[in-house]
Amino acid sequence: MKPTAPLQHNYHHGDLYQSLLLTATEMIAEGGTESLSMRKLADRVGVSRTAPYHHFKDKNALLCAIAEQGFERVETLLQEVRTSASSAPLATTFTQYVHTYIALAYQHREQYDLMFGREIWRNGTPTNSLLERSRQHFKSWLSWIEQLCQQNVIQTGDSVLRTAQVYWATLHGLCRLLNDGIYTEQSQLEEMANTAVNMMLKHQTAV
Amino acid sequence: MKPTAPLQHNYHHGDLYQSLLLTATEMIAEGGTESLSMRKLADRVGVSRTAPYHHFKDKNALLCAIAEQGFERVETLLQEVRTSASSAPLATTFTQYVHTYIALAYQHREQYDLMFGREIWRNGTPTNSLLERSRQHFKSWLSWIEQLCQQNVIQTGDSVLRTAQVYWATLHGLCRLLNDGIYTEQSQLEEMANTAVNMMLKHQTAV
DNA sequence: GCGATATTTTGACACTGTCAAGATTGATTG
DNA sequence: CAATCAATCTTGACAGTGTCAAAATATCGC
Repeated sequence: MKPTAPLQHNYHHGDLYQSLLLTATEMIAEGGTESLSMRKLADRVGVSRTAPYHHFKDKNALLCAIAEQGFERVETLLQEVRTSASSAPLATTFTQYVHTYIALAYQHREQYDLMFGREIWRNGTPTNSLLERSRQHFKSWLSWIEQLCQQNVIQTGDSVLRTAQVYWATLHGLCRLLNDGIYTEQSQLEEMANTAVNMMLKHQTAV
Repeated sequence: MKPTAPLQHNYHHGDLYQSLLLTATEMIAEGGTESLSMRKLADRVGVSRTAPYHHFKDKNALLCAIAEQGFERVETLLQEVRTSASSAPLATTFTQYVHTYIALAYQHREQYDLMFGREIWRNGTPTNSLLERSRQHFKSWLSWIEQLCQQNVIQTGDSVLRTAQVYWATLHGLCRLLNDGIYTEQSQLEEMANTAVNMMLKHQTAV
């Protein structure tokens, strides 16, 4: 049986799982994935080196759990934007989402890197749980793009799937450039986001 | 004085610098940056652990050198495409470049990751030489986009700079998704590239 | 209280990047 | 040609990493 009462302190440390997840996220936010070592993490939480291995099979598994929380956040954002601003024109809502998405990716850049970086997806192996959640999020995105196409906010001769992929690639590309410190200027961010939106919502410029 | 005759074998090994660069590139192509360790590299070349440190200050310096060669390749590609196909319509040339760029990024994916990855630009520090070459390449790209805008192949209400940045971000985003194994299907590649081009060359679809 | 089970610890191993000091080699100069 | 000097390479060492095996400890069901 899994731990059924995670609130009260159980066993020695008292919900070590959550502690690990939390401080690991902190450490990543501070200095990136590379500055997170299992040993330092254990140290900081106050347990011995190998204690974490009873809650996470791997360092990989730990990273996947953190990435997963990132996907949860983005998914929440998408749902909120989509539902809350139901009165505003769809194009405006879309624009707002793009800006928020990029801002969020920048705000939690290290976690963002983890979500889409090679550390998990190429070197490591994504957890089933992570796989599922990321796929689910892309489905949400796809469904939104589909709606925007149907309502002619997006006009494209290509399939909805390809459009969704390329649009998200654009968004992701911008975030990467920013996060990887290639376009270091954060001041240019807003303008770049707008340019991207203009490129996507063609008919907006054609009116 | 710097070594003046790099062709003939000098000192013990005989052009260890080139040997290191070459086999390091090989090793990266095989298993990524992570599979390249200074010690294994030295082993494979046939020298002792610390021998490479007389030719590259750091592991970082070595990686920068490899990344730099990648930029050389991409720069060459751009120049070639731009000059060789001077008779064809500009839009066609651009489309061709996009496809070739993505194919190249996929073919040398590990090196591509190095060129734009956090390993150098965030964790490490780019060599001055690398900095210069990468900037120079972006200037080439910018100049091309400028030309395409002037000749109305690209129609945008935004500044040329922003357009160049966002367009390249799109390209880069696609490459990342591919290389990071997020859109694993390589078969979708051609279609996605076309969709991206359609998005960029708006007036093509408006005819 | 007892035994089973979950949790944590200690010890160990193979690996990593890289610094310091010494050994070797090649080129240069007298 | 011999001696000097600098470039090049090697060996030894250190702190750090992820993680496995075995031993120690705590908690829970009975």
